[in-house]
Parts: sequence; C-alpha cells; structure tokens
Amino acid sequence: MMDQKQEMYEFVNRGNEHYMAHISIDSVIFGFHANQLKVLLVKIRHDDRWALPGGFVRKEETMEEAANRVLSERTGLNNIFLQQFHVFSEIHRSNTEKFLEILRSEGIKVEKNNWLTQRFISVGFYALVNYEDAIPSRSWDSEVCEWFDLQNVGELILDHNKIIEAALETMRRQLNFQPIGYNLLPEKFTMPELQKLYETILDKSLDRRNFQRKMLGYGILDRLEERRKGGAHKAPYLYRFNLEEYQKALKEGLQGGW
Amino acid sequence: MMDQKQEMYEFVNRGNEHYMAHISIDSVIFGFHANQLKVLLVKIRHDDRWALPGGFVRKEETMEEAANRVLSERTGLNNIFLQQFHVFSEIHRSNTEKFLEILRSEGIKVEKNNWLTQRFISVGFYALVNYEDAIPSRSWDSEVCEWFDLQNVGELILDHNKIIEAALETMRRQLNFQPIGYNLLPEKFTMPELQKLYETILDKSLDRRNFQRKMLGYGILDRLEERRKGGAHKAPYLYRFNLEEYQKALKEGLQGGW
DNA sequence: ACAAAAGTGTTCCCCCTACACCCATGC
DNA sequence: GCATGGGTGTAGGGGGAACACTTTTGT
Repeated sequence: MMDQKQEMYEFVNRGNEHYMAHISIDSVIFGFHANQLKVLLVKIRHDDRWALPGGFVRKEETMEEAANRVLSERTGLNNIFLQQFHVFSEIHRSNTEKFLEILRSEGIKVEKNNWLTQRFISVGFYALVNYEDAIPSRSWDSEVCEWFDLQNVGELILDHNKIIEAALETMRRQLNFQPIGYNLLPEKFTMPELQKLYETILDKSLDRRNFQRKMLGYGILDRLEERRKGGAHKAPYLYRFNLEEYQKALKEGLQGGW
Repeated sequence: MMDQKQEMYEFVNRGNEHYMAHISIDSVIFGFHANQLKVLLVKIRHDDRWALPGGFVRKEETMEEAANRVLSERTGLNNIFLQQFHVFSEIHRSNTEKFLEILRSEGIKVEKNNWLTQRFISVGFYALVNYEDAIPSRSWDSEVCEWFDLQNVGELILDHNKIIEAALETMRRQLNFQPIGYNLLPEKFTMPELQKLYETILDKSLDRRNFQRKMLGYGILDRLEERRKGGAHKAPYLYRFNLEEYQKALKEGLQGGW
C-alpha cells in the first residue's frame, strides 16, 4: 500500500504513462438543497482558494468515462446525469508556476518538462446530482470537498469561475430539453420544491398556479397519495417523475417559454 | 521553398514541436445554395472516402483560433461565425493503421511512436459561411475540396458522419439563439429564400404568410426598395438584416416555436 | 389568359397571464 | 382566529395556426 506522498510522486512524475497530456476535465457538480443551487468544490493544498473537482483522462477512457470516474470519486454516485458543454482552451489558463510551487512545497521533486507543467485544455462537464444521496469526499490531491451555495463560491482558481458561469448558462438553455428536474431532486418532491428549483436556475420568480398547471400539463408527473407532513401550513402533495413520459416529452422539448 | 513531399515529411515527423499531441479539430462548414444546405468536404489521398476539413492545434493558439485558421485556409474567409459544439473522444475513433498505410504509400518514413499515430480526441466546430463568398481550396494533405449537398455526403471517414449529425442537431436547437440566417445568406436575400433556409434546417415546411409575419415581427429585417428581378413570377422584395436589432434580439432569443 | 409565386389581411382558438377564492395547518 | 402556504378555478388577451384574396410576372 502506497502512502499518500508516494502516490502523489507517482502521479506527478509517471502520470504521463497512464494519462493523456494536454487534456483535463473540470466538472461543475450541481445539487439542490434548502431552496438553493449548490456546487461541489474542492480545496487544493497550499492555496487558499477553492476549485472545481477535475481530473485527467486515462489513455483507455473517453472524456465521458473520465468525467464519470471523477464524479464517482467525489460523490460516491454512479450513473449520474453528466454532460460536456464547452472546451476551455485559453493559452495561459493553467498556471504552471503556481503548480510547481505547490508541488515543491510538498517536497515532491519535479523533473524538467514534466507533463503537468505543459499547457492544458479542459473539457467542462456539468453534472446534476441528488444532494441527499451524494457524499462529498476528498481525494489525495485535495484537502476538503464541500457543497457551496452558488452565490458564495467566491474567487476560484484559474478560470473556474468562468466555467461555472458557462455551466449555468448551458443548464438554463437546456432546461426544457434535459431531465434537469429529475436529476436534481429526490425521488419524491413537492410542487413548490420543483418550482423553487426552476426559479433558482432561471433567476426569476414564477406564478405558483401557472407553474403547477403547466407542469402537470406535460403529463410527466405522477401525484402520490402521500403529502409532505411536518412543515407548517397545509401539507403539499408529493410527486414523482413518470420516467417513461418524461423521456418521451423531452425528445420534443417541453415547449415552455419561461 | 519546400516542395509538397518535404512539407508533409516535416509535418509528420516534426509536427509535434509545433502542435499539441492528442488534440485535433474538425469543422462542419455549412453553406446554403439553391435551396440546399451544403457541407464543405475534402478528399484525402489514397482513400476513396471524403472527410471533414480538420486540423491540429498549434501550441500557441486556442481551439477557436485553430478552427479559424483551418476555416480561412479552406474558404479564404475570415471572421466567420464559428462555434464549438462537442468533443468526440471515442477511444478507437482515429484509425492509426489506415493512417500509416497512407503515409507509407506516399513514401513518407514514419518513426515509431510518431505523434500522429497516437490517440486523438477531436473538438467539433460548426461554421456558417456565405456560399457565394467562399472559395473552397485544397491544401497539402488533401486532393480536392468541394461543397456537398447535405443529403449526398455518403460515407465519410472515421466518425465524421456522426459529427455532421451532431452539428446539425446543434444548429437546429440554436436556430433562435444564434445569427444563423445572417451568416448563411448573402447580404441581400428574399423572404422565400430565408424561409427555405429555415425549412431546410428544421426539415419541415412552414406557412409562407405566418413565417413572414413572424420574421418581420422581430424587427430585425430591413426591407429594401429593390426586388429580385429575373425570376419568373412576381418579383419578391429584398431584405437585409439590421445587425444592431438582430444582436439585440438574439440576446433574448427569438421566441419562436417552429 | 393562365399559372405560379409573392404580398397582404382575417378569423379562430389555444395557451399564457393575471388574478380570486377556498382549504389546511401551526401558533 | 389569524397568518401563511398550498390547492383549484376563471376571465381576458396576445399570438400562432389556418385560410382567402389580390397582385405581379413570364409563357
């Protein structure tokens, strides 16, 4: 069993045997909790800023497989909704100096022309996970892994703020063509919860009654007998996506001018 | 002045000094002519199939710059609407054997572990050009460069058919959010021509009168005094995009359920 | 004169918008 | 009982869909 430092050394100095040079992925992992859109961020050692969970692409896996691997490492989940949305390729987007500095302060020797100090382009993915199911977990190259409110991400490393912005914009445009609600919510949810999700993503408030009518009009939701007990006030119904109808409807697009 | 063979040799055996390994681009260049969507294809030597014009990324340029460079090489045009839409990363998408075979039949020596024989992922771009302005031109690695009707592309090399499909699908979804009409048509055009373009992209027929009303309703077209003479029947008006209004409208999206 | 294509106008109806009202629950 | 939130209903209007009529041009 290798210890952590050895593992890191192996990765830095022999990673190029297993990973493709120049290519990385960064994932914007969205969750929804307490009426807030959340993003999963990790904290790299020796930098007080946070970062998107990212990774590299093994020589025998596709981009999608790589993104899936990273996602499952960070959330413990498999078969998650995951979609690439943009390639970020600004020439100086990666910061070689900073990276070397961090490695050296860890006591890792880095050979000249190390593969990690070269230019990297990054394929941005966004993922939608059920907040309650995900178990954020750190890995060897990061200290901490946590959910952040979308408004409180602060300044991230490199171009990661820009990547989140682009992911959000993509999600907004795809709201009517992708199973966004299905993947971000738990199996059972109330109509107000679904509405809050839409309002958060679109950043605008919607009429309660029209939202409900429209949603039900799609015929993609099954109302359950249960209601959400416990909360104050009238107990709302619980709904569940009718997966079959949902898939069918998404093919056409949920004609919705929000 | 290097001859062609020497140029090719340089590229194959020393290209890795200037280009990034593992990464290529492929461009789906759309044009519109005679009421048909066209795609620009090139024919590689020693293969009877056609291919998308593609290229590699120089170490000091972004993906977008690389795509622009290729585009300008193939069409003679600059500042063209160009947009990346997907990364294709299937592991065996590139065909090393076939590639080596072609080079050898050209009499080019290829060293072991040549950079071009490694796995490549490709970033797909789609471009919209004014058919009449573009001058298809071959380059050192291809014999011919020609426009094809979208229906007649036949079987292309590698995954290029799939790439075209994806580009079309993307264009369809972005029809109301990108200046698609503006870039595919000449400066002056008639309403029926614009309609044909929409019908071709969407692969459905639209009502002449409703289309006109809707388009004019956006306020993005200026009607000119001129009419298209010469054709049989009543001479249609010519229109021109009002670029200022167009940009403004696109920001909101041309709310159009076609 | 006639056919074919283009310009313009009208009607209908659906769906989105905007509201008002009633019901349940906790304090 | 009252405040708050959730479920349901309704009137009105804008715009898309479907259609008719007129105008122009070449044969």
